[in-house]
Amino acid sequence: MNFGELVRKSRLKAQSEDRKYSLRKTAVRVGIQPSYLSKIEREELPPPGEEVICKLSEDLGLDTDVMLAMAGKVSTELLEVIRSRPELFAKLLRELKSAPDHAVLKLVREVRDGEW
Amino acid sequence: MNFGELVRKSRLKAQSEDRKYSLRKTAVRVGIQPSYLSKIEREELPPPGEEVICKLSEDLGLDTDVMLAMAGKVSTELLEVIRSRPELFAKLLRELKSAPDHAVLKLVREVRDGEW
DNA sequence: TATAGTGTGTAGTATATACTACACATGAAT
DNA sequence: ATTCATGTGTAGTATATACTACACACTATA
Repeated sequence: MNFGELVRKSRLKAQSEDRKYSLRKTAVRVGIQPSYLSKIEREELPPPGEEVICKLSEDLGLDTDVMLAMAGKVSTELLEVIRSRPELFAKLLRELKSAPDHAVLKLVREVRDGEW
Repeated sequence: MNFGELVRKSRLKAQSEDRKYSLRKTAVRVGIQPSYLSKIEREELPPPGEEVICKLSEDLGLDTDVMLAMAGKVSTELLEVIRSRPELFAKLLRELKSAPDHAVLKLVREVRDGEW
């Protein structure tokens, strides 16, 4: 499943229950031209920029980080986190690159329970 | 200290001990025009692309991740890590955003000692 | 049967990114 | 005194990114 397909699929599903999810109305809410959204959904054009992806995924109730990833991007907010302490986070991410999901999740929980 | 200044400072220091670190020779090794490196060092132009930053930081013995960060970038290798599991790493990074260095380092060590 | 709404086709534009090619002036080396 | 190497100035180019504006044909609605 690519970016455009996922947007179309999600939007059509939403549209089947609420007319406000027509391509045109969705495009207007998101702040882009309908023709542009049309082309995005049919992969005639590459995914849009970060801001549009954010609005779109929020509008359709999709995970923004996942949508950005499907578009080949990473949120500038997360980039900022890395750039603020590049050595530290570069090291961590490289270590975690091949760690299984549950191991990473364990860390997330550990940090959440604030042990410092 | 900005990107250009750091490059110049490091290069001049190296040059004082080895003539091969002249602006021209360094530029040739890195594969760019001397005039371009000159402009980068004097911040007349913004930092170069990732590939040039990598070659440059290796040539000058600087940390690539730090150099990329100073250039407002993050290595595509690390981006790939995040994009491969966006929900997971987004969560982790947001949790760690305001964690102190030693707490993050503790995690790095923990992971390095492979506990999964 | 108007008209309102739907998705799509065509033909662009604006801005940023990442550089190149070559000439020039100054100082160091031979 | 000449050549050689140094850093810099000028004037561009190529490519990618992120869209807009408007017209068209078809479908559903009133």
